[in-house]
Amino acid sequence: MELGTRKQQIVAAAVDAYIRTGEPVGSKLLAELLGNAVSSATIRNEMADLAAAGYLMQPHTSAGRIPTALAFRLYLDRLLSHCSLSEESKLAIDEELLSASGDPERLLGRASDLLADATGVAAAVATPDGKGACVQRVEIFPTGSQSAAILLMTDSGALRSRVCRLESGCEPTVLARLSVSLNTEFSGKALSEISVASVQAVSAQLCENGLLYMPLLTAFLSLVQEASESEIRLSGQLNLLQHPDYPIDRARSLLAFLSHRESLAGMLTAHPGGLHVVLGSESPRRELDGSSIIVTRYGHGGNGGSLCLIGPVRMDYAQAIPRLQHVAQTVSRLLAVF
Amino acid sequence: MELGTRKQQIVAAAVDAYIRTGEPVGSKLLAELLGNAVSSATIRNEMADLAAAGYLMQPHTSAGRIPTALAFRLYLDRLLSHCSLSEESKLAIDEELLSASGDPERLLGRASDLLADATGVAAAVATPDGKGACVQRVEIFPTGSQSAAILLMTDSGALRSRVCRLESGCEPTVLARLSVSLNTEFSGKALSEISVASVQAVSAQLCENGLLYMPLLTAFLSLVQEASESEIRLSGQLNLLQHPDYPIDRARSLLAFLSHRESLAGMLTAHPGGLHVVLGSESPRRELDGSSIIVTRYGHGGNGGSLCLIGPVRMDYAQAIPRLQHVAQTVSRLLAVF
DNA sequence: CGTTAGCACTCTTTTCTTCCGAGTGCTAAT
DNA sequence: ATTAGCACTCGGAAGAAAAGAGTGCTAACG
Repeated sequence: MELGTRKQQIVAAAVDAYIRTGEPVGSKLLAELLGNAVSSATIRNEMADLAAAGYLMQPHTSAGRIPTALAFRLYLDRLLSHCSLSEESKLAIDEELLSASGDPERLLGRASDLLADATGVAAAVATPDGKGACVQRVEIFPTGSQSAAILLMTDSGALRSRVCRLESGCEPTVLARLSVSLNTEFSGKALSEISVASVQAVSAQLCENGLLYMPLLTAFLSLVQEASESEIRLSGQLNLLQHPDYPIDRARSLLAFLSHRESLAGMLTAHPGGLHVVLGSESPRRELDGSSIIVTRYGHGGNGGSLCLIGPVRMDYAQAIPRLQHVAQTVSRLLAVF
Repeated sequence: MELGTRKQQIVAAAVDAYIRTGEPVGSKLLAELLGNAVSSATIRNEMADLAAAGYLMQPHTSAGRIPTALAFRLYLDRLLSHCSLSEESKLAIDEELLSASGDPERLLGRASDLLADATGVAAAVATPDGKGACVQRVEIFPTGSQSAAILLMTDSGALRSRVCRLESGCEPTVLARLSVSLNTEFSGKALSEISVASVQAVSAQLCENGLLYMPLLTAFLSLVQEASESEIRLSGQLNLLQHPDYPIDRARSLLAFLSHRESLAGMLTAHPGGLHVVLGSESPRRELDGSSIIVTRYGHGGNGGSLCLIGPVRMDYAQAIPRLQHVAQTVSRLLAVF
C-alpha cells in the first residue's frame, strides 16, 4: 500500500499535531500545518481516503481524526532516519554517565534515571543476563557467631552476596573448607551449568558437615540463579502519573505490568539489534494500550542488555529516540572496558 | 477537654462509619449505629457540640459531618488499647517471615511486602542505620584486567560492595596490600569515625600507588557512607493508586514524598519506642494531607529500624495496627540471632 | 480531473435551569 | 434532657438548550 507524497505529509502532520495536543485533528488545522498549500476541503477528501486505508480513525462521526498505529509507524519510520540530538545534550549525557562509570551497576542505574528525567517518561534498564557468565570466585566469611556471608563473583563483573544464618555455629576453618570446595568445583564453570545436583554432589563430599553447609549451599544456588538472570531497574514511574494520557487505572495497570519482572524482561529481550518502537495498541497485552515502548540494546556480544523508554503513545519521539540512542551508545562504550 | 461517654461513643461511631463509607456521616445513621438508644435529634444536638469542640466538621452547611484529626486521635487511642489479630493471621505472618529469616535484608524486604499485601496500603521498612556499627572486614578482589571489587562488612551484619574501574590495571599483590592497610587501619573502627582525612592518611602511607588506589578509596568511602545510612524499602505503592481516596495528583505527590529517601527516613526515625500514628493533616507537610502513617520500631538497642504503613486517613486501622505490631515483633525476634 | 467554496447536518461539550433529597437547625412539646 | 416536626440550605442529578467543531456532500471552476 503506497501512499502519495501529500498523503504521507498529511499523516505525518496529523501524528505530529496529535502528539502535541492529544486531541483529534481536523482538516482545517492540517491545512494550516501544510502551509495552506491546499484548502481544508482537499484535505478532507484525502483524510477520507486515509481513514479508509486505516491510517486515521474518527472517535465519532463529527470530530477530527486520530492517527492509528499504522500512522504512527509511518511517522516513526520517517523519524528514525533523520532525528538527532544537540551536541550540548550529548555532552551533558556523557558527563553524567562518566561520573558513574566506575561501577557497571551504578552506571546502568544512572542511565535509566537520566533517561527518565530528560524525557519525562519512564525508563528501564535490563542488566546483561549472566547466562553466558562463569563463576570467577566464591567467598565465604563469617559475619557473626551464627551467621556467614557468601559472595559470588562472575567473570562478567557481577557481584552477588547474601548473609546466611547458620543454626549450628560457624567455625572459620569449616567455612574455609567449604569455600575451597565450591571454588575448585565451580570456578570457571558457566552459571547455566550449575545445577542443584552438582551442588548436592559437593555437599556429599563434605558429608560430615552437611547440616552446617545446607543454608550456605542453598544461598549459593540462589546467588547463581540471581546472577544468571538479568536484573531490571525502573525509573521515573512518577512521570507517568503526571501525564494527562494516564488516567489512574491505566497508569496503575501499566505500572503493575512494569513492576512484574518477567513481563518487562520478556518485552525487553524480545528485540535484538537496533532501536525498536513497540506500540501498545499493536501488542496483545491490554496493559500496554495507550502506551509505547522504545527499546534498544546496549553493550557488545554476550555482555549486553536493554534500555527502554515507556510512555504514552503520543510521547515526544523526536527527542526521546535520539536520547535513548545516545545513552545506549555511551553506556556501551563505558562498559567496554570491563 | 473531657468528653462524656455518649459523646465519645458518637465520635467513635462517626469515625468508624466514615472509615467504612468515606462519606460525611449524618445524625440518622449515627442514631442507628448507637442502637437507636436515642433519637437522631438528640444526636444532632450532641453533634453540634462536638463540631464546636473541633471533633467534627461539615463540608457544607447541610451535609453530614466529617471527623477531624482530633476525632481520629480519640478513636485511635481507644483502638490501640484493645485490638488484636487472629491466631491464624499471626501464624501466617510468622511462617512467611521465617522462610526468609536467613538473610536480614531479605527478611525486612519480605516483611514490608507482606504488610503491603495484607493491608492493601503501602508499607516501608527502614533498615537499622549503621551509625553504631564497626567495620568488620574489608576485602578487595580483582574482577577483570582493569577492575576490582571492594567489599565492606560491618559487625552488624551488613554487606556492601562495589565494582570499580582501575585505569592503571590491577596487580593482585598491590590490591592485597591496600586491603591489608585498610583492614589494619579500620577494622573494629566505628563507621562514624571514618573520615575523608583518615582515608587520605592511608592513601599517603602507600604513596607510590596513590593513583591506582584512588578509585578504590573513593569507593570505600561511599561504601562506609552507604552502610551507615539506613536503607529504605517501599512496597505496595500500587495499592495507593487503587484507593478511591487518592485522586491522581494526591497519589503522585505522596509517592514522590515516599520516594525521597531523606523525607521518609526523617519521618520514620522521628518516632522512638512503640507504635505511633501520624495523621497527615496534623503534619506540616502538605504531601501527607489525607494520608496517615503508622510507624513502629523493631529490633533491639542500637540495632533497630522502623516499619511503617502508609495509607489514606481512613484506612482500616483495626486490622492494620495489630498486623504491624505483630510483624515488628516477629521481625525483632528473628533478627535477634544475628 | 483535481481543487475549492459553501452549506446542511451530526455529535459532543458546555451552560443553565430545575428539581430532588439528605441533613441540618430550630422550636415547641413531652 | 429528649424528641417530633418542619422550614430551610445546599449539593448533585437530570434535562434542555445553545454553542462549536468538524464532517460530507454538492456544485462550480481552472
